Amino acid sequence: MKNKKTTIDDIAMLAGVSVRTISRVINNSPMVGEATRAKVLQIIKDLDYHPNAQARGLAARRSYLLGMIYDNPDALYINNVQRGVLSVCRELGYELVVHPCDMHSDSLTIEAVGFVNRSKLDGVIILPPVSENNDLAGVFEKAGVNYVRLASVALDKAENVVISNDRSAAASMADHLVGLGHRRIGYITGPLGMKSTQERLDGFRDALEKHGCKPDNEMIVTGEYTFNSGAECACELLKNPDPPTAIFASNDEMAVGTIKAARQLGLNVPGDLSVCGFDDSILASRSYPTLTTIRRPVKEMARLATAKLIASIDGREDDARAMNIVTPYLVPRESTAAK
Amino acid sequence: MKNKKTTIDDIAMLAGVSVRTISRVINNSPMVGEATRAKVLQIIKDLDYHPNAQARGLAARRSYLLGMIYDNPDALYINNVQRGVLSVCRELGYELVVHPCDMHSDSLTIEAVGFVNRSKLDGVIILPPVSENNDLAGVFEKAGVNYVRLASVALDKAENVVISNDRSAAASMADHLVGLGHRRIGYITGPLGMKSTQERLDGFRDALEKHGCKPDNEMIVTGEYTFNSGAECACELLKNPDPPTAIFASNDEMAVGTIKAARQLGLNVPGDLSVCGFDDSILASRSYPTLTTIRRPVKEMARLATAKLIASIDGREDDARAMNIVTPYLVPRESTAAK
DNA sequence: GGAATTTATGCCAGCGCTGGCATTTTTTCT
DNA sequence: AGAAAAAATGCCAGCGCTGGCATAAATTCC
Repeated sequence: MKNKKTTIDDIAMLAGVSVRTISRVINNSPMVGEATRAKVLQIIKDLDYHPNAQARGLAARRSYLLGMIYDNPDALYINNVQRGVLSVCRELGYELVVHPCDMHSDSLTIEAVGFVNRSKLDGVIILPPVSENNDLAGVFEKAGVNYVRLASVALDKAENVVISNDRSAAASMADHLVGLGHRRIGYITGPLGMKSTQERLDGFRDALEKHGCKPDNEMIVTGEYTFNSGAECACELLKNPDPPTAIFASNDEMAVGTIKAARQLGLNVPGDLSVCGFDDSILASRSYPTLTTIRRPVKEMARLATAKLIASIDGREDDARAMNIVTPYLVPRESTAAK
Repeated sequence: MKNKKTTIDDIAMLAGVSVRTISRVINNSPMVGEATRAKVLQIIKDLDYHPNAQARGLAARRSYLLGMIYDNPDALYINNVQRGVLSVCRELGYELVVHPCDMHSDSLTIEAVGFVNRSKLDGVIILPPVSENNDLAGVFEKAGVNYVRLASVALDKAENVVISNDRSAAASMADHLVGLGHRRIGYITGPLGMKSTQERLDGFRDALEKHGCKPDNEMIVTGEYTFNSGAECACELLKNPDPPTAIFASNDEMAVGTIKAARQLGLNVPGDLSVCGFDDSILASRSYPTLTTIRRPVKEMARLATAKLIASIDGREDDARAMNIVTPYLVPRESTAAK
């Protein structure tokens, strides 16, 4: 059924030049006469010819394939990253292979390297929290695999990372709450192992201290970045004999959980309790009341990371090593109010 | 930096057999002695050898790459499909290349076929609403490209489709509302061009008629599957001199918008107004009140589609042509109550 | 026990393209 | 105008693997 595909030979035949010249045209080599180039391009267009990526890759050791490695329950985040990555891929002629993995698997590094080798990827983008695994980065480094990591904080090899400054973002949220008159502020962390958890918490604590609020350990509880954990932690905070007047949940899911808990305890948000989140996920704008939160320019980070990765593939070391830090910003909505 | 990769020749050398035999082992050919096979496998394992996918593809005209084509604003849906597809890919040794596109572009079909040819994909999965484009399917058909479509209703070439029976699901929701005593029910559709819009509406209407409720055109308004359009349409319905006691929004986003509108009009949900949605997205379980909705087994559909696609790649026509219909089901929550 | 099978393995060409170097053509310079 | 330099093009090998067919080894049969 499949009619024979047109190959580079067909084009060469028709153009009356050698295959090598066609190859040069395809790869934008400057060593081709203008007339020849124009003629060849026209024929390529007429025949709707597409170079065989596999053959090209085999010969040139390039696949024009990028990989994205992640293990993240947060579909929204992944999807935003994916969109950012794809937008750059599209511009630069790459395709994207997505590869979820189990970050707690013993064979993670083996599996990941196998993935890259097998598929002959030109490079990979690693999303948090997998990106925090320095072993993986080390293995890639050793194997000569191009990679870029997305993270919430400086990591081992800073050149290969696009960083979101979660710390200062969390601090600005603390400023916001203090500015509204809150002094007793509850905080719900993410899982303790994750960098983002630590960064956000540190930012929050530092800011509070700066404002002269002594941090009270009873006001800091450990959640899991999930809706239910948010609700449970909020209950715990609100049961305190001296309950908080505001709760900063370190992601939106937990913030929405907090609102639910507050409602069940008969508290009005933001009247009796201010609540805020982190991420500006779709939940933030859909919840009732809408959520004051922190927006991370995820898509932009993804674009930066992809550009960086391709720079490193192309051997443009300066671009590849440039420092990339983005700072998330506060999005005020209805869930926070003056005390 | 990159140490030379181990190739099939290295393995052959070490095993003391020919390259062809190694190839047979890799491809699970039965034509290999047990002892030889074991020995070769051991060596492959020891050296952590991965066959070069490009070379393999070039020689065998297979890439073990699947594509996913979509143009859908609903990130959650896509992500669920993606997970389902990936789970099967993982089992069967395929990788997934994701490819968003602009379904309204004039060059959609050209672009899509170019994508498949260029990357030498073994097959593609097409998501709605792109899947509803019969031209695209036709072009793939003609080009001999393996493809499977996900859809809400029977399409032209039924063999290549995994169908979600949205019609009967919408009908069951209508049953639910009528069962709760509602007789005057508002309905918010999706964009008129989409199949899912029509199917859900038809299912709703048929069910109402079955129950002897004459459908009133004033109670059916056209939304856009977005939060804001949901809120606006709900306002319109509720401004009616004889307002509905329940509103069925044909997706969750619009349902949440409806709840917001109701709240702004001082109506209690579900006390004064029952509201329900369709999709069971994350919003449904996080909204206040939580949303009665329809759950589509999206991941399962994706798995079916992927299995079907691979069957067709492998030439297992029976499996490839099997009928695949899944029926979504009602998930009752807090937003609907007896009239 | 030797022929006929069956099972296991090897050899060669070629998949479609690019890299390195050789060669030809054009341009520039004195 | 002729030599030197620059630009454009061509040739060949080879990237790592598999398909088809030939060959060798093991098994079965009468």
